[in-house]
Amino acid sequence: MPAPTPDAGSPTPARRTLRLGRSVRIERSGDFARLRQQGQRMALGCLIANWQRLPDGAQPRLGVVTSKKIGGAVQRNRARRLLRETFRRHQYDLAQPVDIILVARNSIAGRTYAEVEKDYLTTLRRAGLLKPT
RNA sequence: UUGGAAGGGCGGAGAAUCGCUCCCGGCGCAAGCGGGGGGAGGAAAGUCCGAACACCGCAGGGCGUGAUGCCGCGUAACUCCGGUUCGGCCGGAGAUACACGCGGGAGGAAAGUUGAAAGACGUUCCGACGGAAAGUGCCACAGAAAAUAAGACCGCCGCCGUCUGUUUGAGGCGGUAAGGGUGAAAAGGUGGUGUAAGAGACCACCGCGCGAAGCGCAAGCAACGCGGCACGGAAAACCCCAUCGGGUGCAAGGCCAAAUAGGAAACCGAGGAGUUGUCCGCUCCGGGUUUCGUGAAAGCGAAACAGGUUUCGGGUAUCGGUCGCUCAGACAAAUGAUUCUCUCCGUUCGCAAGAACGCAGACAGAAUUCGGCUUACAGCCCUUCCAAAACC
RNA sequence: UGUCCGAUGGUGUAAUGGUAACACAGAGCCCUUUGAAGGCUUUAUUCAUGGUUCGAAUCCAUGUCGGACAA
Repeated sequence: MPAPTPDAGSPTPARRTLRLGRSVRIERSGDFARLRQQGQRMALGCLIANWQRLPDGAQPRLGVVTSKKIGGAVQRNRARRLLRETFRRHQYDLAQPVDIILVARNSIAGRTYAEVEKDYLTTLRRAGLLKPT
């Protein structure tokens, strides 16, 4: 498997599942507005990230924005699923719990999972949100 | 076999790991955990039509406005009835299509055949197709004239009459729509008789109009008879006639258990509000002040006469019967990610077997439901027809 | 998801069914010592395809693209 497994190399005491349930989603319009206006922002490659750090022990949450500029419903669904998948795979690699919003850009059309994952990890590393390995 | 046209169909399969969403059991105070099952399309799209369904203090009338307009047949969700093993089950019936599909008939176009021509005939394609003898308006430019059977520019003909040797010619008065020219269109066509020249003035054929035996369920076709010809085009101009339509669309002037509450009381006051184009009519009781009180989310609407599947039968194929199964459903919105195997297709290499490469590679993602139309689409399959080549 | 609008040169707008007009901009030429201003010329398959009509930017149908509103 070319994509590094989150558990690989870092033995965790308890086996943590890679679930991504409904409680992990940011659903309120107010949360979106707060993160977009007050959160930190970084654009790289095919995505834009807005985030706010949360206190330790909190549940990290994810919101995804795919505008009509990306394309039709097929392209937007694909972009949202890829971004959610990258967050799900790496949700335990975060150094600190955050509320994060990932905005897809036009260049995400046609990208594979590996390319999107690379952009996501680079963004997190530059933002200092990734655990040191 | 190859190519083309028309019509119809399909739109990869299997598996592993990690996930998402819905339903049903189990455990748990709860968060949740674990088990079983379901989970995008032929167009889900565009929103171009129609319908269901729901609501709007009722839908009744007038005016306005919109849609539709040849004939026949067929068809959905839906509604109703009966039975019931109560299952969203079985059987039957009805309706709406001025959505649409199929077939036919007027009409039009193209090339062809025939004919001296007008026209006729069959083929192919199109075919939004009531009324232009109810009314109003329009038909640019060109042309003499563009719609009261009008119109005399060039012509043709007759008469008068001037000049002159005579005719021609100039001029005047009349007749004439055969010819020229303009135009999309010039007021029946062709041929003849006739005439000063002409003219349906008369005749033959054709066309046209009216009637009509007969044929056809019907639209309609039409032998035959009558009429000398009347009715230019356009209603996808206004309009007239007939039929239909109340409005709003699940993001609804929709519903919503329990708790809270929607409200209750008093006074003032004589009209107010609604009916969503407007008026009449109709319906409701409202409005202001004071006092107590006066949140939002979630949920319902909303998922099944469909569909897929096992097996049987015939068929080239689409298909038909039968058995058992219940089978997408959210609301910042599930149906995904990665990997392996097989198969289809394409390219390259190879005599071939086969190998390598190409992300199973096109258009595209359900949002109340149903039917239709239109648009997009890699590749493949089936039927029919046409053309070419080879073989018998 | 539903409802509703619009499309004319590069831009902004006009146009009874009858030669697509105006302004600005662009290019070229004239004028001028040069420039500005001015003058002349040029720049359009009226979103596409069909249909009605003698004739379509206009009327009708379908599609394409763009936009607005409703939580």
